[in-house]
Amino acid sequence: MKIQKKNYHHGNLAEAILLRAAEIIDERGIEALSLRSVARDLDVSHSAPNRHFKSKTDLLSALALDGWLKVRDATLSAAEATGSSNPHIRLNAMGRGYLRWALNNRALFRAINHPDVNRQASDELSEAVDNFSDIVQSAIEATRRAGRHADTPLTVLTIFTNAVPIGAATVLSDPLLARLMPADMDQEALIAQVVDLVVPLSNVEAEERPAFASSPASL
Amino acid sequence: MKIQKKNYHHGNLAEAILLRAAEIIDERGIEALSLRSVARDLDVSHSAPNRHFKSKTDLLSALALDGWLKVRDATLSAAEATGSSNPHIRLNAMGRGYLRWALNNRALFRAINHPDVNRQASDELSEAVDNFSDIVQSAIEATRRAGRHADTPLTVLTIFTNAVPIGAATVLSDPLLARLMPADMDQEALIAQVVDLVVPLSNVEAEERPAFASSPASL
DNA sequence: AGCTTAATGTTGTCAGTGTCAACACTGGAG
DNA sequence: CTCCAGTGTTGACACTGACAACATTAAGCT
Repeated sequence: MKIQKKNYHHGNLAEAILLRAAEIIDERGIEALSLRSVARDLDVSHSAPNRHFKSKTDLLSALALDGWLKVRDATLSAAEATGSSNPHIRLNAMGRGYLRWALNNRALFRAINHPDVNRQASDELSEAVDNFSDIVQSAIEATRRAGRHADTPLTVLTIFTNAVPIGAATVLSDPLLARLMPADMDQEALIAQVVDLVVPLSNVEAEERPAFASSPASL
Repeated sequence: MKIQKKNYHHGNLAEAILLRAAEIIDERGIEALSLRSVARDLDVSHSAPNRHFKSKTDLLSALALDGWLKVRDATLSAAEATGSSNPHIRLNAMGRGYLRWALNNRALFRAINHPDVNRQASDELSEAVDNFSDIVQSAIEATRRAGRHADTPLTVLTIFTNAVPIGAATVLSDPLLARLMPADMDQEALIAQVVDLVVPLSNVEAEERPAFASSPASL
């Protein structure tokens, strides 16, 4: 119970701003986010946030950077969690990991897909995207070498493979776009089956397959 | 040549606002769009737009409605242009039509995918989405009856099929997300091959297949 | 200890924006 | 011709992003 009100220094304002911003985006959308309202929520003067984020775009960029780092971790650890070296199993798990992460972290997913942020991306942000891209790209190439759509140009396969989780997360997290599909199913089962259409596991030896269904949703 | 400046009545302001708004979104993004700047561009008082769009969200909703109607037309006419009744050929053409439309009408594509607009969608907007959805949905079901992923639940197949064009358009139209993929190819070839992965035509009799490559980009 | 300095928070201000209300002009229906 | 609904204007208000000048704190240096 924090009784004293006047800590002149907040202590961890930048972090608090990012957290509160993500909450607001979740609850009321990016348009409803204002630096001043965040400042009010945190009992801090109206321009305190400027010390940490020199503009509103800068705050959104920071959220996006955070998002890219976290989605990379979620994707990578999903691959590791399979304990397999089979490219199909690993890429399939990465797809599920991405989708699960996006649906459980909608504000950050919005941030990393916000066109107005991406339009003027900083070098730091671009590097984070490249980093994530490299990981996914090599996983895609590995499945291709192992025979997945081996006759399809790599560029095409890359777009296709990236498009499904991004598009599915977009549709599933948007109340209006949700009208594009029939009544819902269990989210985890949905994720699994959609990803299976992109990275089929039907060719993988049965005993090699991990028991995905029983794995808990990670963050 | 319009010399006299003072038409008190603009004549077609609502239309002009929509057009200019789309231009601004294309050039500088949705965040850079302001009712007042549009008014200035059209040599009209700062609150003239309010007569036609009672809020900024209302303007974006109108753009979105326009977008949904146009993407429906683009998709439908792409299907018709095949002159075929083969479900795979038709759905494949619809996917290409959607993707082509999205890449050629980026402002409207942004509008129909803008989460903050979709969050508070009007009934009119919802109806337009339902209308589009019905068309796509029945096309998807037709391919399923014809054997495409017949063992996959319809919900899963629907999400998958919608996700690819939406995700691909998102990635291809965003300069930062473009880092997710290798150097570019010809856009039309890219569209065709990506869609082919979702709705394969390999099973379709050769003489049935339309000569997609020679069809001009519509709109 | 005391001093210095960078980091962080505050206050005040400015231009730009969305939105509303009150008013003005216009063209068309009756 | 008259009236009036539609459309555009003017003025105002609250809110926002952004900046500059100032205040407070923490942390290091001697």
